This record gives sequence, C-alpha cells and structure tokens, in this order.
Amino acid sequence: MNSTVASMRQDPDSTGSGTRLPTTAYALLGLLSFGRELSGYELKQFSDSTLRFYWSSPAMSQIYSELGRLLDHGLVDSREVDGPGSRTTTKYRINDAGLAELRGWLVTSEAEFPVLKHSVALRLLLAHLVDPGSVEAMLKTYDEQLTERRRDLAAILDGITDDETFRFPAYVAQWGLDYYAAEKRTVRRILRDLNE
Amino acid sequence: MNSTVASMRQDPDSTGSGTRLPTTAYALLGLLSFGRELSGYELKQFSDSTLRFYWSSPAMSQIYSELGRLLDHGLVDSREVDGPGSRTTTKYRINDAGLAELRGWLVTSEAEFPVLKHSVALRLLLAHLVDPGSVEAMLKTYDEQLTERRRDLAAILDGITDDETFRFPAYVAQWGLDYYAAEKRTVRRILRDLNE
DNA sequence: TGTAGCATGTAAGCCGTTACATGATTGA
DNA sequence: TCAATCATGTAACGGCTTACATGCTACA
Repeated sequence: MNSTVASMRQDPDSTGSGTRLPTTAYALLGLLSFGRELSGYELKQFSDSTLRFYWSSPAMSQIYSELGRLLDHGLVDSREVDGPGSRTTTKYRINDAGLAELRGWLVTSEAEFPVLKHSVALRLLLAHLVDPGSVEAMLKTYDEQLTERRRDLAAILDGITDDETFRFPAYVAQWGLDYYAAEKRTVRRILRDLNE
Repeated sequence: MNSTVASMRQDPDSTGSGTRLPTTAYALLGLLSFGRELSGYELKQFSDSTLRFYWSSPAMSQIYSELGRLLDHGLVDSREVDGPGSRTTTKYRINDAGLAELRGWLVTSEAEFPVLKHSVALRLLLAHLVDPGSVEAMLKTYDEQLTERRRDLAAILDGITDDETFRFPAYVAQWGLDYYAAEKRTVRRILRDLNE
C-alpha cells in the first residue's frame, strides 16, 4: 500500500539497527510501548495528551503514514477489529522487534538539545517596530494561553499520578508544569518592566 | 482558525500585505530591521547569536533562498560590495516596503503558542525501556549542555545591555536565561527523585 | 602547504501540514 | 435530521536540511 520505495532501502533488515526512522516514528512507537493496542485514531488522542506538550502532535495523516512505515519495518503488528457497526478498525501493537528497535534508538543515539519555536519571543525581539500596547496585549494573551495549557496538563497529570506504569510520563508532565510556571513568571516580569 | 487569509492568495503584488511569507523570512527581515546592511554570511552569524535560542538557526542555504524571496517581493534592497580581495559580496538592507510588511505581520497575525521539540523529555517519557543509569547519564549531559548554552547567551546579553537599540533583544535574552535556569532546576529535581 | 574561515549558491529529498475524499455511528 | 465524532486514507506542496560544488583569503 504505502510501502513505496522507502522500505526498499539498500539494507532491507527489518529487525532493527540500520535504518534510522524519523523521531516522530520513535515517539509513536514509544506510545505503543505502554502496552495497549491502539488504532490510528486512538494514537492521535494519546499523542494529543502527551506528545503535544513537548514534541509536536502529528496530523492524523502522518500518524497513518508512520504506522504504515512501522509496519513495513516489521516493528508493529496490526490486526483488523470489528467496530460497533459493520466497520472494521485496524489496531496496532508494538512487537519484540519494535521494542528492540526502540531500546536501540534510546541507548545508541544522543538526545539533541531541545529546539524551541517561540514566536512570542520572536515578536518581542521586534517590539521596537510596533506600539507598546500591542506588545502588552500579546504577552497577556500568551499568559492566558499558558493558564489553559497548565490546566490541561494538570488534568492529565492528575489522571496518571500513583500509577506506577506512568511514573516517567508523570515526571515529564510535572516538567511541563514547571516550564509553564517559569514562562508565566517571565512574562509577568517583562510586563512589569514594560510599564516603566 | 486563521484561514481567512488564504483567500487573499493569488494577487502577485510585491509591495506587501497579501503574500504570506514563512515565519523564518519574517525573522530574517526582523534581524535586518536593526538597521545594519548585512551579507548572507553575516546574517547567518547574527541569527546564530539570536534566533538560535528561541527559534531555529536556518541553514546557510535557507538564508540565501529566503533573501532571494525577500528580494523578489521587494522587501529588501541588495548591493554588490567589493570584498578584501577581488571578490564581491552581496549585502542586503531592509527597505520601506519591508518595514511595512514586517509591521503588518506583527500587528495582523497572532503569535502561535510556542512549540517545543524536547527530545530529552521524550526520552525520559520512555525511561521504563532502558536502565536507570543511562537515563541519569542523559540528564547529566543535558545539564552540562544547559550550562554551555547559558554561558553563550550570557555573553551575548552582556554585549547588548545598556544599548537602547537592543532593549527588546535584551529582554528576550534574559528570558532565555530564565528558561535555562528553570530547566536546570527541573533536571536536578528529577535526578534527585530518580535516586530514591 | 594546508586548513580554517569567508562567501555563494544548486539539487535532492525528507518531514510534516493542509486540503481533499469517503463513509459509518451516535446523540441532540 | 443534522452535527459531531469515529475512522482511514491520498495528493499536493511547503519548509528546511544535507550533500554537493566552487573559489578566494588569511594564517600557522
């Protein structure tokens, strides 16, 4: 189906180590490593509640194409499941090769330094070009968005604390909350400074 | 959400407002808005010392292609300058149309919520798959990288404080330092928690 | 003499998004 | 019955990176 030429690379080993996948593929594989068998749609929900906060939440179309790629590489197994009506849903589960590949990626490759696409900071850099009021408005909007985000993430953290399966996801969620708190402090300090 | 702008596509006017440029183009235009006439190479240096910390530092090839695009849209002027030897260098300067376009972008479009590509957090999420030692090592490496980054950024901030031209860049740089400090605190807290 | 920095580009290709298509089920 | 949600994809394309190409200058 979608196996085009990408899977016909010069080394056709599927059981691991050799082919480098995009990080998002490892991220999705990682979500599957928590054990549940998920459909593309469910994986999207899951990534919206996790990856969104410190990676990017892939579009549905990308979820499907990455799942296709993982299948091509033999890192996940798929299964047709009957839905509520007459429809069938494809569900995916990580297999041993996938776990090995994921572990291999984690231990052999280095984590890159995080990349921030911070358009609020970018716009603040250029604040000499606009009137002070609009800069203030932008920062206040950002402050409100931070409040929303924090609420969303706090709710997620609430649902996984005390569940040993999600010990590390809980660390990451707490990390996100700390980050949002730090952003809020900075934004407020800048707002104060601007009014002088 | 913001797709109302999409309908204003097909007008090929070059003097502004109508054509949406990629954010990186506005970022580079923004760097030129500080007044200096720069070559592509110098713009790369400049972006490495500014955009790098809260946006991405574009590759040389992208700098050149964005400059070409800005030129096509009439937002910058270019000039051939004799270099030290027999070579000539093309220098670019923002013009009035460019300033207007940049101001228009700043006031009419909304800042998106920042996107993080945090592979350290992503890997921490999956820490259940690897041995505790390698997680600890990763976090320590990140802590060291943060120290380096902070040093780099502190040096840059040092060079622009008390220069009124760079008032807003100084805010942004301080923002970056706050962010690195918050990251350090979090990383250390997690390292402590892991040893329990 | 050779390497690092200055300086400018082209070509190929991947990652990821938006737009387009399709259709079933559930609840207001 | 109409909208929202579930569910799965294809096509087109934009942004950005890497690799490739070229050649000069300064300096150790």
